[in-house]
Amino acid sequence: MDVHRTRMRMSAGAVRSTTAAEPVLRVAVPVPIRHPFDYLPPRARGTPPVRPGMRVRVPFGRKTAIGVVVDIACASTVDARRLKRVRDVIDEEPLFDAATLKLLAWASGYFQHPVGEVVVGTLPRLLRLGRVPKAERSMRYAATAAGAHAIAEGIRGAPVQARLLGLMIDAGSVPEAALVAEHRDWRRPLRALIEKGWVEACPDVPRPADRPGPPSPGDRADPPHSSDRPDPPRPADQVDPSHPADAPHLADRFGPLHQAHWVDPPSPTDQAASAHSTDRTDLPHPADRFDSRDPADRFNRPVLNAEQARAVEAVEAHLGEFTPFVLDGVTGSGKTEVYLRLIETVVARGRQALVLIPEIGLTPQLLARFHARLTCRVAALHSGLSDGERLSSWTHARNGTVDVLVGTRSAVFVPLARPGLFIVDEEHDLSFKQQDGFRYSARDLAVVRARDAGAPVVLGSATPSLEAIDNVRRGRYRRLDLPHRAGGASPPRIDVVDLRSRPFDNGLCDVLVEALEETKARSEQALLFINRRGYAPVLMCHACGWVANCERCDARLVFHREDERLRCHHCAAERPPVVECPECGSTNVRRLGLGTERVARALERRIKGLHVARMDRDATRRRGSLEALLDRVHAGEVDAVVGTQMLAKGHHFPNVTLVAILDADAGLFGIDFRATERMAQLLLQVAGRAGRGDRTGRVLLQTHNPEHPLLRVLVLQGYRQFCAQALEERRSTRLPPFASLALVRAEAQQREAPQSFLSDAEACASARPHRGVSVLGPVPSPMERRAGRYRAQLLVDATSRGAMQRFLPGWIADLEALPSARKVRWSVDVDPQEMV
DNA sequence: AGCACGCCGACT
DNA sequence: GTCGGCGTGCTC
Repeated sequence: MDVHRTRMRMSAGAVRSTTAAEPVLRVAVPVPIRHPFDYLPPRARGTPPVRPGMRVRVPFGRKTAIGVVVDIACASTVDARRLKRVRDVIDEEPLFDAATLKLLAWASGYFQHPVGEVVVGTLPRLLRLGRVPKAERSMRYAATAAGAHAIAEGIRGAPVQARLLGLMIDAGSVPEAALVAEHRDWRRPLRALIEKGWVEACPDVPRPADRPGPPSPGDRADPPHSSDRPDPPRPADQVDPSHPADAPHLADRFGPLHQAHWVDPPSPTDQAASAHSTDRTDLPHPADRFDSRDPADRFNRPVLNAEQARAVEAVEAHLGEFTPFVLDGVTGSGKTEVYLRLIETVVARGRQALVLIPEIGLTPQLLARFHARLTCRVAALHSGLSDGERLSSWTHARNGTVDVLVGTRSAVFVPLARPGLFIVDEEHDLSFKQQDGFRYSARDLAVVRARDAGAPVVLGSATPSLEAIDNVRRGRYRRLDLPHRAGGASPPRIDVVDLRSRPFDNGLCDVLVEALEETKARSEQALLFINRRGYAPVLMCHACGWVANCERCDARLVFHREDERLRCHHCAAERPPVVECPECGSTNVRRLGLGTERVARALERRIKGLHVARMDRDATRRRGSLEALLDRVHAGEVDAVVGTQMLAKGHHFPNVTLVAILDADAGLFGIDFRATERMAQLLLQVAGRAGRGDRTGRVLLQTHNPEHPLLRVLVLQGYRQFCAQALEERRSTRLPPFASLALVRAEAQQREAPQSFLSDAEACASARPHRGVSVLGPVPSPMERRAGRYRAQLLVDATSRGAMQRFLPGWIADLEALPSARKVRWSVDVDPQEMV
């Protein structure tokens, strides 16, 4: 009691002693609370003022926390006596520029996730822990005459040194980022090379901007409009630059944002460049002086075909303004080359490109291609990096010491010093939507970011999402077509094989077996796709019908033959296989259904001498095993690959001419309304692996439902027609993109808790009716029990995103106050991609 | 989330 | 008498 009173007195004293003008810092603290916390500025002792985007250490509860200043206000709604003071300021310059802060605030509001977790949670770990990024000065390295001499003589006993030196001789000079890509542990061999005098370093200098271009972050005054009834943020895939609601909205959440931006110390070339030069060739990059050869012939740039050239031109015509493009290019049509050309142009104009790629093991290959083709500085950001590497890429992107950032979804939050182009490769891919915690869509955020930066955004895919196609139809996005495969290869022939009353064994029908034999005879390769790993998905007693179920999930245990285990694919459960039925004691326990293991095995037995490889999560779990497998396929040591989804993900198999979809029915009758769209995309992505190079491919599609209307449209008329039809269906059933959905999920140990919480939530929704918003449920999740927890969900259906965004904030505030909310773990998923 | 407070049961 | 269970409330 005494302590309390003392503290009150001290606080009151503090208030009296401060001037009325003392500002209030709004700080995002990494806790699951949906608002920033107000603090007084630190005891100023000649320190520069705190600006938005800086990290601060603050007393928080009984501990101290690291947060980010998101706004500075002149007053607080919190009682002045309760305001604490910022302990210290970590950054001398803001970590985040205004544009990135605005993006984070928008994302927090749109996806209904607490600000602190969004703003702090998306930082690299070392920055979250308070590390101050050193001014990264990137270097380039070039071989000296002695180095060239040494490599001519041959370097023995130091293969990595020889490789790095070779790289420098080939490219003239090489940035650090390229060395990282070449060899993980590059510093030591490089130091050795420098000590021997074979290599020398020169500082890398940012390419100067040569034209005004789009406004850089922080240049704009926010907010551009004000209204008494603020429009809610709108989704990326419906962004309309002309719509007032698409203007920035930070003020609605945090009040006006102060300007915050940084610039690199201007290099001497900067002024000269902006004064008189628009052409990159009369503006040598400082590092180019290191190059011994002419830049034009240094890199092997393939000749663009007419469509590629048209696509490049179309985007280039809109550099410096927000224009969304859908690059609709069939597999093998050379989308990557289009990206590379655009990146070259943007970088030559002194701007940066952000390239988002799906989360797959393909990053190294793609990066290698970027490094091989681009002379500029490329950094990567993906799950395979160490904390230090992440920090380094982040800092380089922020400081502008790299020109290109290639990364998976979280890279969409990395600040860029000079953004000029955004690319989302394989735009349809699910991995752009985070499926837990902060459930954002990196693809949609890339569009929002491009809009704010005044830059084009290119969404590339062989199978664009229905959302993207609908936006093209509405005239919001421009479509760029690459309908032809590069090199003139013809598209594969698709044959639907009616499985009904046809010889069929372990997933292989007679037609397929014949086709496989022919393929092998021609020394070509085949891919067989089945979307289930393991040997058999069901273990059943033939005597009594008992089935091996997981004890903690509503799921079957899958038999894995390779290591003789039963596994649950939804939790960590695992046990030895059942020999004797626990119900009736019969030993007649059968393995039913097909998985990759079983198909691979059956294939080896059926066709003598066929070399079969398996490509699924089990076969590629170990680090490097995917690469090893791909090497074997490329070396021709494998005749057929049996695999899951993984097969569909952009691997290049030039010698594959036959692709088989073993069970096309699996995707036809899913519970999720997106199931058929997914199936179509998967099917075309897998089919796209067939017939590269000069050989035509063949796709065999095994089904028991050859008459299925959507399957027929897809096969006979193609993906576009399929999408047109699917969109019509979505329109008539009022599903996205003709409606906006959000899903509230809840789970608990007790069966009733999620249901009763969601019933209360439903009651809250009825108590605050909103036009165009209805709430459906609660219903148990498709798999009610998972990992020992019961799950249920509630669907919010709104006629528009605006309606959804007007409804959610108030309703979610109500839910937080519900007593029943404390008994469950719950989360909101705006624009859910999977209803599970 | 993390942490403290507080109010009930089984122990040295 | 006290150690510890987890329900409730709060963090500027």
